[in-house]
Order: sequence, then C-alpha cells, then structure tokens
Amino acid sequence: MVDKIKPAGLREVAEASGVSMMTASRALRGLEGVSAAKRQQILTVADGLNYVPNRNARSLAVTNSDLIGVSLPTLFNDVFADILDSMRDVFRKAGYAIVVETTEYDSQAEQAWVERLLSWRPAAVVLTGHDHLGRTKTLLRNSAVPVLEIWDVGPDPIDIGIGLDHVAAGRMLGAYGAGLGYRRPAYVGAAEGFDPRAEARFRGLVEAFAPTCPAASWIVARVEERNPFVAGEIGLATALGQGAPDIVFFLNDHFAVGGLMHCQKQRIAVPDDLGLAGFNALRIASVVTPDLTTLASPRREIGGRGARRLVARLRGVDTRGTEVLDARLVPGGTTRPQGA
Amino acid sequence: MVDKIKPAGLREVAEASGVSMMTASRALRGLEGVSAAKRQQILTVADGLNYVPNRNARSLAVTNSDLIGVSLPTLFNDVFADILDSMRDVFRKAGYAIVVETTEYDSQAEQAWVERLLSWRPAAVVLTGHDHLGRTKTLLRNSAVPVLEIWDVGPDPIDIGIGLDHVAAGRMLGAYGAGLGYRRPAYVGAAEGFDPRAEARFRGLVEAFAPTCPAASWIVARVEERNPFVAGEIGLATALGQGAPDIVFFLNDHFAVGGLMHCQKQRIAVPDDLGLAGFNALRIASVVTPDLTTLASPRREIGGRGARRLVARLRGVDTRGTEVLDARLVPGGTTRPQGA
DNA sequence: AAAACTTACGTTAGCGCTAACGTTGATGCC
DNA sequence: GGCATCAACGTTAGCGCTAACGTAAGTTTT
Repeated sequence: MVDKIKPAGLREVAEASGVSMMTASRALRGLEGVSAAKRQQILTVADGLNYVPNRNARSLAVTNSDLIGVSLPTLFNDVFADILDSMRDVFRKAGYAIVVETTEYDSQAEQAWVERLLSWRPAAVVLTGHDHLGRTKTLLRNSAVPVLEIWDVGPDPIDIGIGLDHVAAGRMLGAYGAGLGYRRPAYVGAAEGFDPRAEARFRGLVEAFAPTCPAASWIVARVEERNPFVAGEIGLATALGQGAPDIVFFLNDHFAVGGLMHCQKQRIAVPDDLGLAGFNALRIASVVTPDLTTLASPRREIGGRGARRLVARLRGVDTRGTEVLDARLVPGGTTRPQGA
Repeated sequence: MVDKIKPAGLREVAEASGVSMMTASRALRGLEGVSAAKRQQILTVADGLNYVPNRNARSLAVTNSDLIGVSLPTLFNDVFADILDSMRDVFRKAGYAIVVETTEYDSQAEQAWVERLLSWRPAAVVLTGHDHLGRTKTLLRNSAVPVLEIWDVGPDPIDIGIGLDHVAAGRMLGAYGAGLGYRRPAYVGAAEGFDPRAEARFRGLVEAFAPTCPAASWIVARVEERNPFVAGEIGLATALGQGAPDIVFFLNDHFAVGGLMHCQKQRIAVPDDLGLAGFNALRIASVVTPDLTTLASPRREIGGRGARRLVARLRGVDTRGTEVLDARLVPGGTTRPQGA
C-alpha cells in the first residue's frame, strides 16, 4: 500500500556527488567551506534525488528546533485569528514555523498542549493570557524555553508579556457610556470563569458606572450558546426580560451584532430606545447599521510586536518584561447622548 | 540569560530509578514487560525530574512522527475554521497533533509549506482543494505520506479526497434563483483566479441561468478588498452602478451580509426591490434580518469524515479515493418569488 | 526432572544529521 | 626554501530514543 522506497538522505546525496556527508551538509545549508562548483553540483544532485532534509535528525543533533508552539482559546474570533496572522508573518520571515492549538478556554487543555509542545523542544512557546495552571508555569520556567504571553498581561510574566489592560479597557468603554448619560446598564456575556479577559472588562465597566449605578443594580445575562451571534440574541432577550436597561454591553462585537439583530426583529429602535456596545472592533462592527460603539483592541500590534520581541529574544536580546498597549474607543451609532 | 541546565533525559530517569534505559522507556510508554512496582517507581522518578520526552529523538528512531501538516487558504472564514476544528477533534483523539499554515490562496506558498512539512516526516498532510503545483504533487506522491485533499475534489486525487462539487453547488443555488423567477442576475466576487472554488460555483450559477439569461448578460463585480463585509458593500455598489440586477449572488455569506448592510444604508428593500444570496451558510447568515438565502456546505462533515478516513489509512486501511458530499439549499428571506 | 515456555528485564546497534576537530594541498611571506 | 596561513574538504563522536535481540530467573508441562 504505502510504498517502502526509502527517501534519499544526506548520505545518498553525498555518495551520488562523490563528497563526504559533511560537505553535502554544508553545501545544502549554505555554509561556507565549499567551492562554488561542488556546491552547485551537490544542489543539483539533491534536487534530482528529491532530497528532503530530516528536521527531526537536525533538531536532535543541534538540540533545538525552529518550531514555535502557540496556544489560543479559539480561532472563531477575529481577535485571535488576527493575532495569529500577524505573528505568523513575523515568525515566517524569521524562519520559524508555528504549531497552533486551540484550548476552548480550558486550562487543562492548555496544560496538556504545553506538555506535548515541550516534547518537540520548540524554539519558543506563545500562550494566551497570564492565568495558567501552576504546573504549566513550572514546566515552562525550568524548560528554559522563551515564552510569550499575549492579549492579557499580568504582574509576573513567565518571560515576555504583551497585551492590554482589560479592566482599564472596560473602564474606558464604561466611562464613555456613563458620560453619555446612560444609567441602567446591562451586561451580556458568557458563563462566569469562562473567559477571564471578558470578566476583567466587565469589572471595568462596573467600576466606571459605580458613581451612578451600584454594581448590584446591573442586569446581567450569561449565555452558554456557542454561536456568538445567537448568544447575543438570546442574551439580549434574557436581559430585557430581567429589567429595563437603557444600554447593553456585550462580551464582544459578535454578541453585540446578535443583539442588534434581535432589536431589528423586535422593532426596538437603536440607539433611540436602547443603546448597545460591543468590544474589540471586529470586522463586522463597522459594517452593520447603525455601526457599533465598541473598543478597538490593537490586536495586530500585539501579535506583531510580541512576535518581534520573541524573535529578538531568540537572537539573544533580552526583551523580557511586560508591555501594555492601549485600546481605542470607537464611538458608533448604537449609542447616543441621553437625557434632556 | 537562558539557563543552561540540561533537562533530564531518559538516561537520567533510568539511572535515578536504578534500571536500564530500555525499561524506563517501556514503563513511560506503557508497554508491557515491566513489573507494576518498577513502573510506578519509574513514573514517580520521571515526574520528580520533570522529565519531558524528546520527540525529535523518538521520531528519528522510529522514522515517523505524530504530526499532521495542514494547509488552508485562510482562517478568517468559518468554512476553514470549521473544517480545521472538526479535523482537530478527530486527530487529537487519535493521538496526532496538527501543524497549520495559511496560504492566502497562493500555490507558491502551499508548495513552500509542503516542502517544509515533509522535512518533519509528518504522519500525513492535508491540503485544500485539488489544484496544486506539479512539484507539490510529485514531492507528495513519492514521499509515501498519506495526503488528504479537502473542500474541493478533483478527478485524480493524490490519495484521499473529500469535499463538494462546487459547480453543482452553484447550479443548485442558481436553479433556485432562476426558479423563483429572477432574470437579471449579478455576481459579486473576488479577483478572477483568486479562489478557484468560488469560480467553480460562479460557473454553476451561470449554467443554471443559461436558459433565461445568457452568460454575457451577467453583471459581474470583482473586488480586491480583504475585509469580506466591506468587499460585499463595495461590490454591490459597483454592480448596481453597472446595471439593474434583480438578484445578486455573492462569493460567500460575509460578502452577502456586506451587501445587505449596503442595502439597509441605501434604503433598498430586500427582498422586495432586490434579491440577495450568499454561499456556505456561515454563522452570521441566519442572524441577519432578513436571513440570507444561501447554500449550506457540510464543512464539519468534510473535516470529520476526511480526518477519520485519514486516520483509518494511517492504521493500514486503504481508504483512498474521492468522496463528494452534498450541499443543502437554505432558502432565506433575502429572496422571494418574482413576477405576477 | 528435563524440556519448553514465560516474565522481566538488559545490550547492542542504529535512526539522519551536525559540531568540533582533523587533514591536505595551495598560497603568501621574508 | 622554510614556515605560517588558509580554503576546502574528511573523520569522529555523539544528539535521545527505540526495535530487535539477548539472558537469567521462575513456571508450567509431560
């Protein structure tokens, strides 16, 4: 069934070129110490034999690899798809390949992934957030592998941290809403403990409204549904069943779009009868009518800068430490000044 | 900077346990031939030493790995994110890890990725579509690595193929539109040659309308914009500038949602003044108002079944060959019967 | 009670590649 | 002409792990 023809190795290339393995190795890796003529000949021979180097052997010999392991919660979200995409560009140019796993917001899954990753002796590891299991941190700390923590930063990064302050982000958006005169806020999110970043933003929202609305007065709807658009619809319906908010903050823009669509179906005028706000300025946010009030997270910058710092570290520059980037408020048509 | 403490290897575990490396290896891999007491002791010692096996060495010794390389055009599209997600479940359970690369619809990038992949001696390779460079096919064919081609199938798969017939899919949606009485169709897509699957669907649409609308009469708008929602808006505006279609087919649902939002902004009544239709039944399709007329592609099934066939093949079952799955029409509120 | 297994290990020989040293012949220099 | 220098190679010794084959006890069979 599967052919047994053993693929040509360095030995075959060397023999067919009439040189030693070492010379062939040098020629193929572009190292010096090989005459131009021989190098050319060796490359030709290798090509003819369909030679494909064996990186397992290489990695074993040099005790490191050019793999970078990445752990993200999900890819069904522009945030992480964008972060991944921007990192990939940088890593690719630097000669690294990425191995990604999605954990669905589960630290156990993250732990298992890290353990597996380390068995490949990766060049580096990228994790989402700063909240990991103890064993995860221990393993990483004494593996001596550079670690990049993205999206959310904590006080004590394993190595390199870059992201935003989600509490501050929530506060910023909340302050904007409170400033417009909204007084009866609601929040539509996922199950508590599911997404720590969303929870942090929620805390920020509550803080911002504290002067005018005590935390206990918030209307809160938590939804289990996986399709975020549908979750937004359900969540808004639930929230409206619990009270009469004048503004609804959603876990992210996908949720908010779901909420907006619910309003359209129920003929609730936005922003006249109800204000809506999302998070993260996802692609859809600026397309819907009215366009969403949201908060733009510098996610491509997080990925790009983070990746560059990691690459620099791999090249020996000490780029350890935490970096906090700023979110940017995006006022949209789903909110408007309240009152007189 | 980076600590130099050499991580514990099998040798260290064996010595600390007072057994040979082979016994330690057996114990850690759960093979038989080790007494329960010794196994337990070895596991404890390994844990205490923070032992992490070196898969490069393992792969080298057994000349294969548990990596499956995947090439997808993009992850900013539920189709591929879903396919990846459903494959990942199957592969994970079977003990394989996935390495993904996105090619942005570029065969050169795919070629480079395959070459890199093969250097890891992967257990298998997954590619999107059936249209690859000659060298890509050659390399794969004589590497003896099982290959799974997904999403779009061709007459001569490298190994295993599973997907749908995009021309037939286009025909199905087109027939529905023509059947409703639409006579002046338009198409909004990407640059020609960019996405071969989209082109195939477009051909199917044209075929279906052939009896009532000659191919030359189609209004066609091709957009370069990367944000698919925005592309849909721009494309629809362009199309409307070129003529007066009664129905507009979009490259996919994201484009269509963009078009729908354009209609809302321009106060074009959908479906009364204009019909809209997307492709792929993406998550957002059923959430917007009115809900999109679209075609549901069995993408989770493609990923799941494809992955299972690949795993079976890796276990020695010959599952080669092509499998074509059916798309399902999703009539929505963006179209309605025309005429009297 | 001797032959025939069986269990629980240990030994040997690589997997394909590369770092770190050789070795060789040619060139330059005083 | 003798000696250092250097480019262009070759040799040796692993990297950490595992398949395949020992081996030395205990256990069963007849």
